[in-house]
Amino acid sequence: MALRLKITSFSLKDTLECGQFFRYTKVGGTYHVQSADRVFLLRQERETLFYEGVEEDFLRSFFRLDEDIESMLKEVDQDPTLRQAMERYRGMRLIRQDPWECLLSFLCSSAKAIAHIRCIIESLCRYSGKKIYFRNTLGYGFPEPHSIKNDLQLGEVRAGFRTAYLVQVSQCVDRNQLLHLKELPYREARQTLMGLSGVGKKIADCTLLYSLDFLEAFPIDTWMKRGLQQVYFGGKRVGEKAMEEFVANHFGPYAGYAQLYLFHFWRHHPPR
DNA sequence: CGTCAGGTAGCCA
DNA sequence: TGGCTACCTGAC
Repeated sequence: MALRLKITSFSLKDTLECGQFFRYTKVGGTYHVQSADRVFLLRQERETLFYEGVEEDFLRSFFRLDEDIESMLKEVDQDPTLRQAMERYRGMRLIRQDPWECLLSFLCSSAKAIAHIRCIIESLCRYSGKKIYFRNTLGYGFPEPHSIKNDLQLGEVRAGFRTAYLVQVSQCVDRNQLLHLKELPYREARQTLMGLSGVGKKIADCTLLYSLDFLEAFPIDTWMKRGLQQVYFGGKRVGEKAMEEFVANHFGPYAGYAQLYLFHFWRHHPPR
């Protein structure tokens, strides 16, 4: 890989592997990454990112390199648990994913372990995505809405009850509509996504945070629920509403970054 | 074999 | 709002 980029405060490993993104495989020290219809290679050595098959501008946007992450993290680092997580995974960044791929990926995620989510997404791409040749390997693009036609066709994907969600969402969403959500206030964008079949708060927030630049979105899944309850509520059961209010007040406009770090942290160091 | 996994929809108090 | 359950599938 001849092309390189100097990056300070960046961890490729944590950024790709923290669960916000699914389409990568690690071969030796190199990550084979697929996003929308791109296939490219990445490798990091200290503060240098080596890359191939993709332009620098794309990487700047994808990894949000022009964003001053240090100063955003300062906003939330009064919190001791969060500070610990940020030290442990320094350089982990939010990825700005393709909105369509992001929405459908998380639509596949309900009640599944990460390994199997990746499995489903991979077969979805293999089955309905276009072939992309890169060097001497074959990759797949993420299928466009019109390529995802019906349950029957998706049988191979083995997505279970999620199949109906994939089909219905594919029939009533187009890419421009998704991008348009960026113009709306957070609450409205979230409500709009939640109008889609199979999309509740969690998946809506994942889509808003990981692909549509809503940094105040804070996806709450079972890990987060457990962690928040344990650390901030003394282990007592908390209502959904109380938890959401706490999160908004406590973590503020960059709550999404806090979520990224806390989720990764609690996955590896489960509370309780 | 039973249970459970990064959720959601539908139904009920 | 809060609490419950079924839902496909694959892995322990």
